[in-house]
Amino acid sequence: MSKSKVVELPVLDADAVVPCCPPITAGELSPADAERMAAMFKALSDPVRLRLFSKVASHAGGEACVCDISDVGVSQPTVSHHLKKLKDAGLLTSERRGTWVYYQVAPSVVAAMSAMLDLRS
Amino acid sequence: MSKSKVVELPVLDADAVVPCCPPITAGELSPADAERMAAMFKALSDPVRLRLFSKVASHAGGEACVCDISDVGVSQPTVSHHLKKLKDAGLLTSERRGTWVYYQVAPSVVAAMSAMLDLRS
DNA sequence: GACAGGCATCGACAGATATCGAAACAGGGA
DNA sequence: TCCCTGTTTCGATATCTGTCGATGCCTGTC
Repeated sequence: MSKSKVVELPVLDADAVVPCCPPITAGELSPADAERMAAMFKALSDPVRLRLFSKVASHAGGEACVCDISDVGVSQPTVSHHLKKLKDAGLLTSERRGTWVYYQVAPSVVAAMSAMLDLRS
Repeated sequence: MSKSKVVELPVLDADAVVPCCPPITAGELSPADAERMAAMFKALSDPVRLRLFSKVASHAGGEACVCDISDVGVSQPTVSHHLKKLKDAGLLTSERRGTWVYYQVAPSVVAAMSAMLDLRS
């Protein structure tokens, strides 16, 4: 949004880990940093995604099989679509083990978002 | 999105302060909580809004006049539009003082978002 | 090698969103 | 009171997003 630069989700490739962004009180964000952080927040800006994310995060071991979390009231393709978005944003990683695909949270990325919103300064 | 309940931004009226949401690792979010939190994240999911927010947050005293922060590359009505969204989401509050309107961050709401993403548990 | 189950991708559609210019509104000063 | 400046609201439009059914791909099993 905003500029409609066609960047899809320019965030993090796989797990290039977050050089990103001091607490938001520390100074104004550069446009580039804002773009990256906004993409992460956008990933969590949908109720369905937030529930999927919380299901993974709260699951034993910090990871969950798609089959364990896909009961959120939307169709299977939609679940897959949302998981992909979370993955593209760098918030989740995935791994296939035999028949099933497991998603796990990317702790460093989530921690970066949390730290950015930390108003202590 | 997702359910298209026409709720605009059902978040927080003025400053009814966040009864919301334990760390995301603590268990899966209820649909209602997910809806509320998603609305807050959505407010920060736009680069322009994120920059406006960071400008306010990093400004001396945690507040800033619209005239001080409106240089983000979009038209002035658009700035106003985005500030309104941040305000509706409960992340900012505003106050008119004579000619100018000052926006300030709502610390408790931001802290709640940060806490929710805190993976320590 | 054929089949079944789990998951991802594709194509299409309805509803939501960002953005802008123009116009309305509010305060302050002459 | 009138005008000027700063800010918000309104109406129109192009774009994006969430959702679904159908389909394709990969794995394990028979």
